Amino acid sequence: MTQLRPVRGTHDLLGEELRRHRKVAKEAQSTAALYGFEEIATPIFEFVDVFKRTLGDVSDVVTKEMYAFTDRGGESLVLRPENTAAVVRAMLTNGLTQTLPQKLFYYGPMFRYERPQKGRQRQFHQIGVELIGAPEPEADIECIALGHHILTRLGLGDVVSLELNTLGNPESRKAYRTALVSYLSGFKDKLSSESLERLERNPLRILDSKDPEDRQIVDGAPIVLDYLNPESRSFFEKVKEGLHQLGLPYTLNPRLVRGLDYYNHTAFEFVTSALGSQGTVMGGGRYDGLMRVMGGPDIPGVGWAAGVERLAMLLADVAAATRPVALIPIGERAEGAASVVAAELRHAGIAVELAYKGKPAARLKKADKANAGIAIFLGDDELDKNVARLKNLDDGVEEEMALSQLVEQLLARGLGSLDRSSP
RNA sequence: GCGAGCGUAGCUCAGUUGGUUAGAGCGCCAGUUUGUGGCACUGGAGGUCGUGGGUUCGAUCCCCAUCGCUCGCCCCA
Repeated sequence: MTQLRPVRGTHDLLGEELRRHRKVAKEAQSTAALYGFEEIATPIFEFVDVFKRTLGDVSDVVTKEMYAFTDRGGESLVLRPENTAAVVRAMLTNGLTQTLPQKLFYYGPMFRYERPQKGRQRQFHQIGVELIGAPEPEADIECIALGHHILTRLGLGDVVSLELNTLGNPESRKAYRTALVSYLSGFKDKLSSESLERLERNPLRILDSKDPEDRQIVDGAPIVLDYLNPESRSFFEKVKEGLHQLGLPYTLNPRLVRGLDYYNHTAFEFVTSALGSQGTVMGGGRYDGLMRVMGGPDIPGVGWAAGVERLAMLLADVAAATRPVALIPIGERAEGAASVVAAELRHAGIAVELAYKGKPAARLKKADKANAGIAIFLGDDELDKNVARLKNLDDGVEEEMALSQLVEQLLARGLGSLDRSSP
């Protein structure tokens, strides 16, 4: 019994939940394609350095959340905690830096060793995009627009809102950091213990502390916007203007920061209040410094990642894919004939539910449970005449149909067809 | 790593102020005579009452421990 449970923080995906999950991944992939993003699939584990070098020593993702292990060859490996670094690694590995910009979409599992709670698991899934090799603010705008487009197609346009901030270029970010630390240092006796620690490691993080007292202090803190140099300011203005032109509403949130070190300029999140304390559903920004940190050329990038489970939780139920056709043989002679007919229908692309045993009544019950739209009776009477008896399971109306007409007629009516999902 | 709540059938939950064979609804299986479902009726399967220990004549119920789940903090998608 204790052996037969999933590992903490992992879940089996099935039924309704899996359908929602799949819908998120599918809509995201096809929408991304409209923007010219092509899918890339990288391994789910990498050498530990791929993440250690990029995420920085201050990030919790590295210091305590990585699923790291040594394989039999003595290599230090890690189940990927996020995918941006892996995608960038793949670009360098495959020489994609020669053809820029690269627009890449991904979907897959990520792993972080943390305490599970609502909207947080140890194995979870992300969709994400990386637009690499474009320093222009237009790239940021396109990424955000794509994210918004996906959320809208998922029916979450009203559930989720966009928050926007900038960290400025490295020079501005540094200047702001200095100012912030100097301000916060005046409150050392009042800050929460967590924030005191962050003051050393990652002071920007204090800005989004949930501690009430921290928030009061933060309310009086200097804000990034006042420390932007002309270049950073102009970049941010262009991003905002672009969003405005596209009619994408956003809220400026000067306390919005990114956890990871290599971010600069644009930072954004799509958030919701419907998920408890894990409100961020999609987060991203610009990471111009990343490629170089990884030992590659100085190539800028921008992108985002979104939690599939979080999005799936927000989705309304997704209908089961197809209503099959139920084939019901009556009598021994019909059993054989039915499996031949079933094969014929299936090869024509029609989903067929074929019970293995039971009286007609029992098989009809099974047909109901399989959500069949129509039942096809095949008995001696019918076989003698080369016909089948069709029964519409919604209104009970029956009709006789020549066996030779079956495929054509079912297709014409869209019955059992996989490409037509019923409501 | 820290804090809080919760663990009784596949699911949602009753229950005993400690006392014979632990219940309901839903779901599942079968039947209600000959080749027709959804409804109804009847019957059935399914529980070491999370696990281990303690108190007691007796524990699912009280106590302790442990494991697990959930939610929150940290952090993040």
